[in-house]
Order: sequence, then C-alpha cells, then structure tokens
Amino acid sequence: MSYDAQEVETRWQKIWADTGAFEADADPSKPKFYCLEMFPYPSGSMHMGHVRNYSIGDAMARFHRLMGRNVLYPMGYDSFGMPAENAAKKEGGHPHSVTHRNIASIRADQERMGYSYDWRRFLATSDVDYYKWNQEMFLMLNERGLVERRMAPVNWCVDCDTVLANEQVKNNRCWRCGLEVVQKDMAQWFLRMTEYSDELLDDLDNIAFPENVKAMQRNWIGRSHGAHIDFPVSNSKAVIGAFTTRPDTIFGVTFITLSPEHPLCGELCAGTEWEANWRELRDECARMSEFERINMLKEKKGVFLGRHAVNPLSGEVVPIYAGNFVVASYGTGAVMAVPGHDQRDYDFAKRYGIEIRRVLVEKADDDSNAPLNEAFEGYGPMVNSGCDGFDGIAGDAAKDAVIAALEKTGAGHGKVEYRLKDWLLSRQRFWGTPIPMIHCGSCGTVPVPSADLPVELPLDVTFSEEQSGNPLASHDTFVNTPCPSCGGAARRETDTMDTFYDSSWYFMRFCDANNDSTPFNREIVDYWMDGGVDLYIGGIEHAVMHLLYARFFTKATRDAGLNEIGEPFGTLVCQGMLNAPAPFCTNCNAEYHVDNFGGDCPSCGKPLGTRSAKMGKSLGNTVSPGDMVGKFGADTVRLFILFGANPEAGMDWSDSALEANYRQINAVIDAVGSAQAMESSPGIMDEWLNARLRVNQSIWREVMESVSLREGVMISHFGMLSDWNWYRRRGGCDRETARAFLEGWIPMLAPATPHIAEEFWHQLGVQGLLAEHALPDITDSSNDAPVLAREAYLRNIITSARNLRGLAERHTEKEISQVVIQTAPAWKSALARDAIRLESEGFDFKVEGQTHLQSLDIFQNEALRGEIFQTWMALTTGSKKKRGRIHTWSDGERAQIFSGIDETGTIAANSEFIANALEVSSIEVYPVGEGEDIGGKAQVAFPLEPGISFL
RNA sequence: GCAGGUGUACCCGAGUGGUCAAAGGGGUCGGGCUCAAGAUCCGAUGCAUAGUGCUUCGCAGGUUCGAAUCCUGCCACCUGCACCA
Repeated sequence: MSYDAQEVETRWQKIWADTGAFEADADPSKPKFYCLEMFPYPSGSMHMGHVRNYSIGDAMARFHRLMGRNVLYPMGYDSFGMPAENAAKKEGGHPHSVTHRNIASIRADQERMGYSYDWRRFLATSDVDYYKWNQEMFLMLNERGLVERRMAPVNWCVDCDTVLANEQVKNNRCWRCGLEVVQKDMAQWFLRMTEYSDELLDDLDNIAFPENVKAMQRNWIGRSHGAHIDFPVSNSKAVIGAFTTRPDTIFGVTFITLSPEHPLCGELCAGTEWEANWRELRDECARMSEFERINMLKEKKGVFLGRHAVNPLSGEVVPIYAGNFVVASYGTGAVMAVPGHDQRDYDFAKRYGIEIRRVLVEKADDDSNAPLNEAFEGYGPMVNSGCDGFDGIAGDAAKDAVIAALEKTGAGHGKVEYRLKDWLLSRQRFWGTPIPMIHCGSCGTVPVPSADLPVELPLDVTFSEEQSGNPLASHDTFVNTPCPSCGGAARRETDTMDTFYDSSWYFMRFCDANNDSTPFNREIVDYWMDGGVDLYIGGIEHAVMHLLYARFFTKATRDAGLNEIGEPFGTLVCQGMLNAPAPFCTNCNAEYHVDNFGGDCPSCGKPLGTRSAKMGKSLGNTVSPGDMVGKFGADTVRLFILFGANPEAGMDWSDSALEANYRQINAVIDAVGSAQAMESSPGIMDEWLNARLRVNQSIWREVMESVSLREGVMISHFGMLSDWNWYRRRGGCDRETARAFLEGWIPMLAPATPHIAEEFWHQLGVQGLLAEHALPDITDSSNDAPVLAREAYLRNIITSARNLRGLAERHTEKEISQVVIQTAPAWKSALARDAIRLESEGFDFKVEGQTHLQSLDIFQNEALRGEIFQTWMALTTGSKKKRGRIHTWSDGERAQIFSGIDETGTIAANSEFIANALEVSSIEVYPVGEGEDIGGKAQVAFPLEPGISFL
C-alpha cells in the first residue's frame, strides 16, 4: 500500500493547529516538562541540521505529552544580527523586512515537518516587544553595578565592522566570518560576568551537561589559585605586581619578565640605551598576526630593560626583562621567572645566560644542588631558600608558608586569577538592541529612564552597499535627544547589544511570552524553569558562548529577584554533526566540492575517493529538507533522522537509508492495515502478542526517558513490527488482540512519525487526538516470562535446525525431506531441575557438586555415568568459555524446565509450522529412547535443546 | 603540550565481566509471492563443522575460572584550549 504523505501530513497539521493541541499553560497541579531547542537565526530556509535538532526535540516533547506531562515546547527566532543587515544593504531594503520574510519562510518549513510547537509563544528578538525587555533588564543590570563602560583593548573584525567578545574569537579569527581580528583601543560597554566566575565554575559540577561542554567551560573560566607578589624596582618607587601559581618557587626567581605592552616597560627604560630594543619588541608584538605569532612564539625572545627588582622575601636583586611570551591581559602582565621550575623560563634563561637555580627537589633526600637539565615543574620539598623556615616543606604547605610570609610583610597575598573576562557587550552595528544610554556633555553617561523605553530602532533608514559604519550614528533624530537628567542637548549611544544578549534569557521569556508589563512573571517562570529547562538541544558550537552567557544571565536575574532558579538548563544534549559524502583525496587529506565527484584531485591529480564530511555549503554536500519532504513526506525524514543515530552521535546522510525508512513506514502501514482487518479467532498466540507488547512498552518508556531515541525507534518502528509479523506467521488472527495491540503500538509511533500515528489513531476510532492523549500506566508484565519462553523455544529450535540443515545437506545425496527430533531424556530434565533447585538455594557447585551428583540414584547406572557427568557439568559449572546452563537460562526457561515442559508435545503441536520453516515435508518427534536413535543424536539432546537429524 | 572524546564485521552503528560470533539498519546474496517489475514476507551474510570448535571488537601486555567490556602502556583519529605565569 502506498499513502499520500502530503495529504495525510498537512491534514493533521491543520487539525492540530486548529484545535490548539500543543498549547500549554502553567499549571502547578501537573508535572511539567520544558523541551527547548536552541532557537534559530532565521536565514531563509530550514536546513538539515535544523531538521535534526527539531526532530529530536519534537519526538521528546510528544513523548512527554504521552507520559501525561504538561509540556512547554516553544519556538522563536534569534533574529537580530548581521546577515539581515548585510542582506538589506544588498537589496536596498531594511533588515526588519528581510528578517520577517525569512521568518515566514523558515516557520513554514517547520510547520510542514509537523513540529508540535505552541506557536502562541512565538517571538522574534528583533521585534520591539522583545528587545524593549532587553533594555529594561539592561537598566536593571546597570543598577546592580554589572554594567560598565571602559576603555579597553578590544577585538575588532574589519569585515563585520564591529568589536567582538572574547568568546567570539576563535584562533584569533571572528567566529562568524573567519577573518582575523585586530586589536583596537575603544570605549566599550561591558557586563561584569567575572563577578560570577566562581559560581559559573563551581555549579558545573551539578548540572547535566555533556563532559566536553563542561570541560570547555572550565577551561574557558580558567580559575587558578596562587599569589600576587610585589617586586619593588630598585632605585625607584615603582612596584611590579606579578601573579604566580607557584609561590613555593619564589626563591628560584632569577629575573622578572614583563609583557612588552606593560606600562612600566617604557617608564623603566625611558631615555636609556635599552629603550630602542624594547620599542622594537613591543612594536613587533603589536603587529604580529596570528600565524606569525605561533611561529615566533616557538622562539622565546626578550630584551633587558636595564633595571632590577627586589625579591621581597630574599631581598635578592634580579634583572627585569620584557618578553614576547608574556600576555598583557592575563594576571598583571608580569611574571616572576623561575627557570629551575618552569620550562618556559628555563628556555629563556638559557638563551640569555641567566642563572638557573634549584629550589625544589623531587624527593626529600635528593641532592639539593643537583644540576637541572630541564625545568622540574612538579612539586617537591623546598631547598636553597636562603631564609629560615622553608626548606623541607612541599606542595600546598610550601605555597601557604610563602603566602603567609608575604602577607606578613605586606609584599603579597594569596590570589585567585581567572581567564574569564567581562562580557564585551557593545557592537557597532545597526541590527541589534540599542543600548539605552545617553551621553550628556554636562551629566556624563546617563541611563534612559525606564519610562522612556523602548529606545526603538528607526525604520526610516535606507541601507546600501556603499555605506559603511553604523547607520544609527548618522541618524539625527535617533541620536539627538535631551539629557534625561539636565534636559540639555545630548546624544544617544549608537552601539547596539551583542545578539548573544538576546538569547541569554529567551528561555524565560518563552514561559510568559505575551506578558506586556514585565519581561516575565516570576511565578510562571519558576514553574516552567524549575530544575532548568528539562531538555535543551542544540549544537556544541555554543559551548562557551551562548551557554555561558545564559548561565550568567540566569544567575544575575536570580539575584535581582526575577526568578529563583540559578541554572537555566537541566539536561543538555548537543546533537551530533550531520555528514554527507564528499569527494576526498587521501593523498592530500583534503575534501572537495561535490562538483569534483568522479574526477581527479585538483591539487595532486590523483583520482578522488569519497569520504563523509560535515554537510555544508562550502562542499555542496547538502540535502534540502524541502525536497526530501516533498518526495517521502515529513514522517519518513523524521524517522530517518532519529533512526540514523542517537542524538549526540554524528550521522551520515544516506539516500538508500532514507528510502529504506520509507519502506519501513509502508511496512508499518501495511501491518496496521492487516491488524484492522482481523477476523475474530482467538488462539494461542494472542497471549504471546500481549506479552510482547508489555515488554516493548516498558523498555520503550525507559529508553525514551533517557533520550535514547534510536533505541526507542528501534522498538516502536522495527521491533513491534517484527512481533506483529511473527504473530501472524504463527497463525495469530484475533480482532480483539489486534486492537489491543494497536492501541498500545500506535502511540509509540507518534514521537517519531506523528502524522501516520494520528491517522491510525483516527482509523481506530478512538475519541480525541493522539497528540493530546496521555498513556495509562503500564500493565504488569511479571507473568509474561513463560509465554515468551514458549515462543523463544520454538524459534531456537528452528534456528538451530536451520543451521544444521546446511550441514546435513553436505552429508546426504538425497533431497532432505524429513526431520527427526529427539527431546532430552527424562533423567536429563530431572538433573536440570535438580540443578536449578540447588542453585536457587545457594548451593556451591564447585565444592559440593560432584559429591551431590554421586549421591543420586541415577548415577548408579554405569552405562550412563559418563553422559551423566557431562550433562551435570554442562548444567552447573560449564566449560572454560561457556557458563553452566543454570546461569544462562532466562527466568522463563528456568520456569519451563522446572515445571516440566512437555517438549515433545510442544514440538508435535507445532510440527506443521516447524516443517514449513525448515522446508521439510514431515517431522517426527519423541523423547530419547522412545524411538530409534537417528544419527546418534540422543547424546546431544539437552533440556530445551533437542537432538535434531535430517533425513 | 593540556583537556574531553572516539576506535566493534563490507558500511553505519548497539553493546550492564559470563546468556557474545556480538542487537538493529544499510548493502549484498538466496528464497516465497507475482505473467513480470516494484512493494512486502522469509532466510543467509568471519572460518570450520551433522550441533558443542577456531579466530575476531585499534595494537601490546595485565587482572580474572572467564574480557569487546576492568587495569597499564602505545598507536590513530576527532573536538576544544594553548608560552595563562
């Protein structure tokens, strides 16, 4: 049977929308589930990466609705940002219209996929009814002292014409366009995220983020414990403050290194013979590109500044250098150099002939004067301190002792340093939230009063490719405004906010998206956000950007009393990459555009092979979701995506796999059709099918709860189908049973393939929509083992007989036509029962097994003694590779044996079926000894594993 | 260099110390159905073998009665950070 996916899917989509099936409101009497995907930037149409993201989310949202939870599942658009501004320039329009055109397009794509969003909560961050709350909260942050405007060296992207935050610079390149960033000194707006450094770091221990995301955030925050030490400059009032994580090596300091940009450098060497060298080094570092820097930094280079500093503990005088490897922005931009115990300083000291001194040994009794061939960077007892009270102590105790000594003399103190910087918020672009600040010549910088919000982006701006800079700056009516404080002429801030600000709280806005008096109602947010968003799905690329900003924002708003939760996301799932084949040259280890398929490598000329590579425009190995939906329907695409790989794993696009999933959908449709057309004829298989349903249901629920969607789909779309097929093959044909099976099965189909599931539900004639249906509690399946074991017994016999048939064919000239099955003799079954019983009583077979066996009556039968012994061992201890059967039998099998299953009778009752499966015309079955021992198989016969011979 | 991760059959991918020659899918091969094709259904897919045997889960060792699973070392690949003091 084929079905019209387009008709079925769009019909149900309309019904779901018309009935408001997915609309959810806060209701403290119900358990909630907040399912959220990282909302998209609306860039025209939806791509396969989106499809994967949302198909995972939608399946989970639908699953949790089935489980009776109140599910919040919203969708909106992160619609501020440069692409719309650039597009507007290109076409001479306004970013606002570009954005809304794109939103309409991507939303239509999403709707066609059947995603179950509560569209009442739609939001676009570039709409003033969203970004006015950005401004409102900015004022709140400002009042709480978390906003700061300061002059700072910042990362500037020439291409994007704006500054970037630290998090947005990857390998010295802009995260968006890939162009190298340059350093500029500018007055900029910052959010003081570093106020939350410790909390951001420590809370990572308690949230369910993937390990790699946590590692990246820890790395990014980069907390290190150490000491701040002041080194006075000889013959000067100047003091060099240095941060070190190794105060225990302070007596090994033989020089001080400043970053070339350090303000003291110029001061120290001004007017001396050393000044020229320093200027040269400083200028060299300033113009270094990333590429050059990596190359140059292999070479540690420095210049002496002509002055000396005093070690505050030892009083020793050491030279001061400027070094190219010292980073100005970390710590104080000054390093106390300990060449004996820091490899970098060691290399530097070697090069410039500076003393290398050992002040730590590895073990207590090591020679304290042993020469160092490389820096010893580990911890060990202090030596050669030159001061009393330090030699011999090691590690943290040593650090603490040095810090205590420093604090006593006021020369330093314990200090924690972070790599994390404050969040540089301002952008010199138009398409973002205007920063609600006003610059007044007499009052300084004044916040826009809350009552005057929003500061709206003007719509009467024309964009063209010729213009550069921020159009806001030249928009007179925007810029010129009276000062809210003195009423005099003033100018508006024309910088706008980083778009990551928008996404730092949208998950809270979604909870109460239509609130027009506050950003959101606290109670509503506390309901939906309790424990964080229950499932947050998105790409790993935001590990240290969005995910860190959002965590900061949630904590800051919590402290402002806007919400009570401190962490925004409970479980985070980062979906894996979507790959597709691309031409690949093994020789050059390079991938090429799909246009090169079948050709030769453009660089080395060798024939190109194929490799799976991340789907993307640059390789052209993309697949259009729209095309696939048009061809196979949304359900097939969704099934393919979910079945292709578990959410976190990478997955490969495959046309043949997609088609296979389409066939699977058709098979399911056929099966459901056959189930609906059943006669009423109860039989032995009904009980089995019911049992299988119960087993599958409980596993399914378990794996779905843990977001193992692939396993879930395997059960719902593959396992259930094969069970149904087996039922029918075995003669199952009962209307009542089939209906019960469908009532259990169809809801399981809904998370991945909601449209066909809803269609089936409708065909069943159940009241109400499946989309709104909640599943009843699971029925008890504790008594299902025997009936499942019975079927498993037959399947095992058929499987092993099939294998044997192949062998048998080689040993006989004639066509095989008959099977003789000899079931285990009564004494073997009796032994098996005995072993099972003893095992349940905790009997120790290793110690007492043989004695027990010899005490049995049957053991007196000398003719059988060898076989009895073998059987006993196979039952109890097993062999080196195989455990005894009493350990490997399932509960059902044990029950079968213990209750004395009539193997002969079972096989005889199903002989026709077995004969068909084995393609033989007749089956003979009897217990060993009650007929001829055909082929000597009596010996092989074992409980549940009869001897089988082909004739 | 540091951190996180990965390595399973032709391919993709499951895999709690024993029920693992290893789920499921793709592909391939064979069969049933069909006038035929497609769809669907059934079966096979490491080697050997009239059944309990051998070899295999990146490589090499080890722990264990028993290892794909635990430990150690190494190799390869991916991701992130990187003279961060």
